[in-house]
Amino acid sequence: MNKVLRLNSRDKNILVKTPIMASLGQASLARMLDLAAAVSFEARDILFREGEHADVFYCVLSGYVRLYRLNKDGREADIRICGPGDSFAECLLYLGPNYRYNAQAAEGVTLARFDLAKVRAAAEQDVEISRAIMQALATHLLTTMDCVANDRLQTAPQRVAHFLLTSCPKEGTSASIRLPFQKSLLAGKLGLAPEALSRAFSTLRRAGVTVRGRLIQISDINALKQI
Amino acid sequence: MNKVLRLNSRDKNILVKTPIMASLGQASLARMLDLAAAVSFEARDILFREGEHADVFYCVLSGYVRLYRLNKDGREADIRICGPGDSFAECLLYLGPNYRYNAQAAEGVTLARFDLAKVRAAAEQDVEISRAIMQALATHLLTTMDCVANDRLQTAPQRVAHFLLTSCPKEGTSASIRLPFQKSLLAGKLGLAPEALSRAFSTLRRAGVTVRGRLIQISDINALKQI
DNA sequence: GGCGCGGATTGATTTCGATCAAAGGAAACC
DNA sequence: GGTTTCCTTTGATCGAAATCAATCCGCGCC
Repeated sequence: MNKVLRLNSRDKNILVKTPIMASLGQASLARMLDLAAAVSFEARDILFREGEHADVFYCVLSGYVRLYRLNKDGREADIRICGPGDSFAECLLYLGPNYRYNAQAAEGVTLARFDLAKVRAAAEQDVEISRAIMQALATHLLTTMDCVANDRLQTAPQRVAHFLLTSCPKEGTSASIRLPFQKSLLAGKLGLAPEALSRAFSTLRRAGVTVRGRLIQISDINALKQI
Repeated sequence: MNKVLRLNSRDKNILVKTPIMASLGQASLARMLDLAAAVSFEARDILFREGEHADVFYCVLSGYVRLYRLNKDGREADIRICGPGDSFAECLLYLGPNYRYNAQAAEGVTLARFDLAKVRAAAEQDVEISRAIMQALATHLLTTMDCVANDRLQTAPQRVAHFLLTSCPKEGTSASIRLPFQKSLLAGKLGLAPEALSRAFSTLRRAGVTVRGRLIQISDINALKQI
């Protein structure tokens, strides 16, 4: 970790728009902002490891964080990729004392850091905060259930198509997307090896998907939906 | 659905011990019990379908409920198997108006049914209820994240071994377990086809696992942990 | 604008689990 | 208790993705 600071006004602006904060009124928002500290990590830094005692949770301001597990051979599997606005480890507000997965900066990141105990106390007194946390938890739960279902039901090209469709504008027949992160990270997010992602992209070429670095052109959105 | 009734005293006793209720004090408990209705379903009955408007959530009193998704070919994948004490669809207390997956009775089940709007109102006024729901959500979230990690990291025999280890007493070197449900349901829960579960069991034979119907003998718990 | 590095792609092979098909066995029903 | 039905197991084959290895190329750096 690099430094711990009070949030600057740019960070505050980002934080205020995150799902966990956006629903808060004036007073609750101020209370939460008061508890937030800005921290930053370099690419590949480990934020915390599975089993460590958990004191804080985070909300991403910029960059991406990888949440992952290890099997006993040391192989890694991503559980979630958190980008700007995503919070993680907030579920520990109401559970056991230890982190349940590893967190690593996938690139340089800035985060808002919250003390679990202090937020717990704030939530006790402030129903709005409590409700915002619940909403975040409920959203994460559904997202994670989606993830299980997708892993179990969809092939690699289907997962990629689904990702592309959720990250391009709804209207129009064509679209172009700039991936917000490395393909290897996307592969992990989709539960694929990088090679499998690459092959999935080339399968999707016949459905009108063109890839050039991080730039992805979709010529026919409806065709993608048929995959 | 068969019938809707006030809970009888046996059902109440079960409900009171479920994770979502166990932490409640006298008053909160009474409030929740007052909102609960007993319902029962026959094996294979559909409780609700993905996309339907959601008015209620459930807590299992007896039997097992399958939460699952369909892909567009009609293939099914289980997301979660809910047994006695498990609640499901409570995440909709704080989210969109529709169910996000299908729910089916895997066998004859009895459930406590809760009106979402009424519980929402009760949670507004009662921090204890609100906290109990949060705990349930947080627990489900972690469980589901575990599920993603296991799917992505573990082979079929490893998943089965893991299941056996979590459902047998911690102490001792040997154990015997009676599966609480059909093997096909276990297969779905572990994200496997029934044939794959069967083969996983026969792989585990060399690790001292003997299967006879629903009865499973584990001769060496430590050997299982090495799988 | 060229150089070099790390991520990305492509190919070959292997492995794991799904699927299809058929036989064996357990449990429910009469 | 016997019969019937559905579940489970076993075998054979297929397919998808992981893995290993080598090349390619985009990107950051100088």
